[in-house]
This record gives sequence, C-alpha cells and structure tokens, in this order.
Amino acid sequence: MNNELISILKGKHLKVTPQRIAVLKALKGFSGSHPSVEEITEFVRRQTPHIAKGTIYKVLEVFVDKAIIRKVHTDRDVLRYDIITTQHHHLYSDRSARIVDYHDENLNRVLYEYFRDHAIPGFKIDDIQLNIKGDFTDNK
Amino acid sequence: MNNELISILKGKHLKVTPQRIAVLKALKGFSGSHPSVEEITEFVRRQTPHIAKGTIYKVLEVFVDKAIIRKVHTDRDVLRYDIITTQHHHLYSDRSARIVDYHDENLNRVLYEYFRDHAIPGFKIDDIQLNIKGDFTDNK
DNA sequence: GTACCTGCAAAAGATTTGCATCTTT
DNA sequence: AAAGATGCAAATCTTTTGCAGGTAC
Repeated sequence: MNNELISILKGKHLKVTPQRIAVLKALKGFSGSHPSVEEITEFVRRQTPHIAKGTIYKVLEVFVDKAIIRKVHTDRDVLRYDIITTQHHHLYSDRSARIVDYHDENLNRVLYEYFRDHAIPGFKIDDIQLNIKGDFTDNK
Repeated sequence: MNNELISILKGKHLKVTPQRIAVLKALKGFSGSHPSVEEITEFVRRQTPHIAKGTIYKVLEVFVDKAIIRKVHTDRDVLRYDIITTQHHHLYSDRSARIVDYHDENLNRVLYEYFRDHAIPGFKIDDIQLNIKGDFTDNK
C-alpha cells in the first residue's frame, strides 16, 4: 500500500526515503484540505517522530519542483500545499479560514474553449485556476 | 490632485494622514504592477523619508480591511498588493517573476453567466479571480 | 562508491506587537 | 478631549542555509 507512493517517487526519479514516503502519505491524508507545513509536520510526526522540520521543508520543495504538489496561498496565512491531482479550483471563505477544492469539468471545458477562441496575445497558458471568493452558506 | 486620495480615505471613514496619502499615492503609482512592501517603502520614502516600515505595514493592513487594496501572492515570494479597481485577473509567469493584470470584460461576463446557471451549492460567490499560469512569449 | 538526503542549529527575512508620543477630528 | 495613528524597537514566526554524517542506488 506504500507501493503507490513509491512509484510516484520513482516516476520522478527521486530516491525513496522514509521521510519522503511519510510526507507523501501526509499529503494524501490531507487531500483536498491544503495543509500548512506545521500541520504536515504534526501529522508526519505521529508516525515518524524524528523527522526534522528542515527536512520537511526540503522534501516539500523537491515535490513542488517535481510537480507532485503545488503551493497554494491564502490572503492571511502561511504557505499551504495541495497535492496535484487533476485541474481544480479553490473556494476561499474570508470569514472562516477555509479553502476548499472545487472540481468542475464543465467549467474547465468552458475555460478551455474560451481561451482557445480568445488567446491572450504574448502569453502561452499552461494552467488556469480560479480563486472563487465568498462565503459558505452552511456556515460555521 | 490629492483630493481624490483624500476622498478615498474619507469615504472609508479613515483619518487622513500624510502617511496614508503617501502610501495610497505609491499604490496608484504601481497600479497594475503589484508592489511588495519593500517597493512601496522605497517609493514612499522618496517623498516622505521619515515613514516607519511598521507604519506602512499598518497602513496596508487597514487598506486591506477597508477593501482599498487586496493582497496578491506569488508562489515564491513575499506579499504583494494590488489596488482594487475593477474585477480583473492575473497572469503568472513561472519563469520570470512577473505578475501582470489581465482585464477581460467579456470573460467576466462569461463567468458571471456560468455561475448564475451553475451555482455552487452551499457557497455564495463574491468575487472570482483567475490565476492564469504560463509564460510570456515575448520573453525576456 | 557516489550522489543524494537528512538532521540540526544557526541565520535570514518578513511581519507583528507594544507602547509612548503625536495628530486628526 | 477623545479616538485613532505613527514611530521605533523588540519579538515572533516562517522559511532558508550550511554542513557533517547517513542512506539509497
């Protein structure tokens, strides 16, 4: 069951180390919820108490480089990370500090078509992410 | 010619101080280019040498609260600020560290219509910003 | 064996805070 | 006069860096 994680690392030509597996496992565990380094560290240390925070920073940096995860920023907060799956967007609530993934294939198609027909002069698009700001109505 | 700036402040029920005027003027000067606190400080100090950096942070914080500016984040950088004018989006280049405003009324209309017809359950949208990632082809 | 990783501690930066003093209103 | 702003310095916090020792391949 770590096999999947191992092949992610191997697929990116990264050495397989317990620390990387642990961080990757944490990221999977937080999937959809955008953990901070602090949260990742706590999670990882439950299983692997002796992992240095510096190491976690370094591991995350490598993962960003290899496009396993991406950084997400909030307006009033530290760095957060997001395991990369498929294209998706983010709902931001100003009131609460929540960030929630928003998947919408249909929207992706609309965007794709829009920019196919309205290319931006001088710019080649790789990826589009919407920051949708507002409030959750099922509030808490 | 500071009247416009003064009325912005008054309109938000903020006391009009030279520091706030200076910061606001800097933000106008940087319009479209997303200055960091460092850049704002340098700009401001050309005219008003004795302004404390702590004050600039406090002024910016107040402006964000009052929705005069908004924070913008890059993936590998400090905080940046963006004076709020009309709805617009951002082009991010991974290669260079540029962020450029992208205005597109037509796109705004498309988005508005899309979400009018496809409301997100449990979420009330206030604002949508696209982060468009890619590269400038007129590169430098 | 070599290249690459990790741990630790120190350093570097960015941002925030506390408080006394000054300015707006 | 009261409320709110500023200046300064210290404190806090996050993130980065350097390097010696370990580990994966």
